[in-house]
Amino acid sequence: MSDVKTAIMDAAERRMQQGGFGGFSFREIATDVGIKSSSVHYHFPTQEDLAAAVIRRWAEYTSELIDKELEKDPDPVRVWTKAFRGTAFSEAHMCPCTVLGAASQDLPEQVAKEVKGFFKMCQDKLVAEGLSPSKAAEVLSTITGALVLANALGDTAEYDRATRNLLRQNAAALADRHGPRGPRTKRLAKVAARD
Amino acid sequence: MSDVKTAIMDAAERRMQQGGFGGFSFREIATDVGIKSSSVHYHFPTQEDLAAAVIRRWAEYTSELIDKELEKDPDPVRVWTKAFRGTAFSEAHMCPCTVLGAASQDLPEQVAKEVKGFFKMCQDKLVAEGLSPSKAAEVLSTITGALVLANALGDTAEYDRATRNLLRQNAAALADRHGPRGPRTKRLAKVAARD
DNA sequence: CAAGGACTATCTATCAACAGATAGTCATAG
DNA sequence: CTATGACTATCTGTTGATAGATAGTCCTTG
Repeated sequence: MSDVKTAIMDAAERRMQQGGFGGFSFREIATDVGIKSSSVHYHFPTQEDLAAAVIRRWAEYTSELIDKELEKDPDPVRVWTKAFRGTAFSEAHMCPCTVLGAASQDLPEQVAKEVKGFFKMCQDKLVAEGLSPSKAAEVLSTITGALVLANALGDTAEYDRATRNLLRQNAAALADRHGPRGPRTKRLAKVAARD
Repeated sequence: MSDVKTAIMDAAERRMQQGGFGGFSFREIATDVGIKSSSVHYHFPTQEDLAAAVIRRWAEYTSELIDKELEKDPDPVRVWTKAFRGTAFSEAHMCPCTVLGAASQDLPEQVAKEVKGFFKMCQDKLVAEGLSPSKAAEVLSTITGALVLANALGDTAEYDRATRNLLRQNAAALADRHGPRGPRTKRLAKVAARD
């Protein structure tokens, strides 16, 4: 991939994180990159193509990051919570898939499909990592909603507040599974594991 | 409030639920209502005014709905989960504050302020109803994220999947508080109440 | 009671800015 | 020589916003 093409996607990603699909124009992207708007059209014929490419790249990057982190820490809940935390504390504060997912009904077909693919990927991975479908949906909803909340309130600390319980419950469940210490914690583990 | 003004806000709300702040134009609203775009400007001078008014109305309506439902069911987690569920299963599927909150950084000042006010109101109410700040943030994040997830996946059932655990844990905690049956459930109640 | 003025709500017409997209041109590198 | 990647120029459509005209309503005042 050429440098310019990458730069275009970087600029589009940044603007999509802030304003969604309608939050960027070819002219703005062109200015960001330092080229003309028609040159953006050369690399990505339509806005739909560009947005879809950005979302797909984000999904791929996320998937790879999670795999990498799972090698260091085997607990999926901790890994996913930390990964989304990285987004919350990044300069742009938001996951573009979340911004677009919230306005999903107004998206061109290809873009909506990619966004759907992102969340499907997240959920499938969580299930493959041992969570029940409903626990996976719960974890994904909580970290996604925490991003929205922190963004709307303009307070990154809200992300940590919202995910504190998730991590604590999970820690309790893990402590039990890996080092049973009686019925008190066993009960908790059962709740968390069942789904 | 005049019928026309209400009709304008209704139309704007519907479109904002689908496409956010950039997802509607004065001309579209005018067509929806059956008037001219300049007449929309008469009632709401700028797009910012209109969007802010819609969000404020949504926040007030939500607050009133919650109060009403709490009279029938004293459990805040159940009430809030059910209220947002109503949105997920409504025709538009989304809460406009969530759509705008996700793209909060691209919003005019007044609109961003109203969106922030909505989430602040939700959190304050949950705390006033007995939840700890972090439990409130967790519940709000989960139901907000569940809306986004269900919307992006185009599957309302995802909302129920994502909130199943929330309700079950809560039920266990409540059963314990209101009818103690030994140390096994007491432990859970403590976890849920603490935060 | 009637005349005058102010207010409300809608209209027509128009503006400048900006959008996405296309056609055709030009330079350069393999 | 040709394929690539960027350019210039331009089209068509839409946008938010404003100005000014018009008609209806309502209150006040003589």
